[in-house]
Amino acid sequence: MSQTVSALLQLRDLILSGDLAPGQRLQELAIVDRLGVSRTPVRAALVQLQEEGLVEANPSGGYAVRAFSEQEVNEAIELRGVLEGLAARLAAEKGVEPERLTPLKGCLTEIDTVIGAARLTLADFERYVELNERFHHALTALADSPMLARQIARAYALPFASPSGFVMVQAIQPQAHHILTIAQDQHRCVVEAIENREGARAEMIMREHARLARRHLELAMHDQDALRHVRGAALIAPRRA
Amino acid sequence: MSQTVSALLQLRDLILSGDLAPGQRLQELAIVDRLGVSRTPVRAALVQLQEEGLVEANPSGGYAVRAFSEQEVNEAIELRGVLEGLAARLAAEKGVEPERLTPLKGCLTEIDTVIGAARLTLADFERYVELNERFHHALTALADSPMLARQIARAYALPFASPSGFVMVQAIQPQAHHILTIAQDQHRCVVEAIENREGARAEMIMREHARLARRHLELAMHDQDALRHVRGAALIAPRRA
DNA sequence: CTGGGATGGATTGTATACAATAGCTCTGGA
DNA sequence: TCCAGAGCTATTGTATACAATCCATCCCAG
Repeated sequence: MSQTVSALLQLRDLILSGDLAPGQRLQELAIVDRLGVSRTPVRAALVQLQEEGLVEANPSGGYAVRAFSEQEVNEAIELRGVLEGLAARLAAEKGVEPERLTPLKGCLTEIDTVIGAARLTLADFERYVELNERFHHALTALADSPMLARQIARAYALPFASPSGFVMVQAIQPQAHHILTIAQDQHRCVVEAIENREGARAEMIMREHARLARRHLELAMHDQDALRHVRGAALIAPRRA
Repeated sequence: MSQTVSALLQLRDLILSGDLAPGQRLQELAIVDRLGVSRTPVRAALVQLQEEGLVEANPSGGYAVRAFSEQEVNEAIELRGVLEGLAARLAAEKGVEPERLTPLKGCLTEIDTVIGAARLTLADFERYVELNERFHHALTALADSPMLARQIARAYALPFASPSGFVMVQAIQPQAHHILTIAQDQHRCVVEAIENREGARAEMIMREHARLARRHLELAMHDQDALRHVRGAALIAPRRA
């Protein structure tokens, strides 16, 4: 693995974990000391993080950790929903061979098994997150559009905008089962819509699916404990009281 | 202006003008000779161009100019329409103060004047492009979402996906007046929709508006002469006969 | 004659030295 | 006491030297 990639991964992790606070200036030499690579790959990583949106360039040079308002998080989620909606619609409109839907249906079955349990363990939630991400990636791939896939991947770069961003919040909240059941039904419906070439329906379902995450955000903003389970939550500015 | 920015602008220009052919490997030292800046800013510029999508990284190191299939261009335009549609919908749903619509209406009036002429000169088309871009930027700004604005700016980075990408094609085609009239009507309708807080309508108009560009692409792909007026057309792979 | 491996050149990846600049502090004057 | 300016320091921007790696060519063996 190259030093640049190493620096990128480590820096991203430091930012998302909250070790580097929002607004904090990122001094190159300090990062060099911390990561043990030279300035060149650190700078390269910073440029990429800026593109990802986790870091912003100071007009007079240097970078700072980006802070996100609650509204921006909402917009990021809405944007993700719109892009996934586009992918679902494109897939439905052009039609996909039945065998390409098999892996998606496999995800559905496995998720059924996970959320079928009477009481969900933390491991169950982690398994759900894994399956959920597999489902969303497979869905994106159905559109056969590398350009769109890339744009969606960019949206996922903000972890609180990604499909599983707020799932772990539910692990400590009573409505958990409820919400996962609803999400899973949307998964099932969107596959059906694509199968039947119902483009507009597929698009709307994915948009609504993303709005589940907005509801989670709303719940989590009232619950500091829940927010701790959300990767990157440290970047979200707390509500003004 | 920094060396990095200078390198970025020059390289982007070389790629879009076709001086660097699609698929061509970009050797850093060759670029250094050509641009007169050292490798460091050249490398920084290449990373940014990769994010813009004009250049792709070779798995074993180095970069090459990206080539686009006609289908990818279509997808890029569709994507732009979806994003602008989202911006228009958000603006309509939250409502915008009447005075913020004034600059947009100003654009409408000016465009009316330009396309009102019996016969359009090349200067008229250039003026149209300028006003059209002003209109689209102002519309994007109405959504009050820097996150979305940035995503739309990224879509515009591929010039053939930007709102004025194919306008100049019309300068040498007979349907010109026709198409500009239609586009301008869509401009007018979307402002009206936002004014009336008709979110769904505003969104659909912007999507359809983008599809005008897809039609232009279709026309231009048959006409090498027309393609020469499209910035970045050199990156579009010609149709297989 | 063909295939595989080794060697050399070309090219990218990394580190670091140097230059430029921005921001801060300290001093002097009003 | 407060403001302005100059100088210094800390930090980023740039160039370049060095290391690693990849690719191509050539030679030798089967």
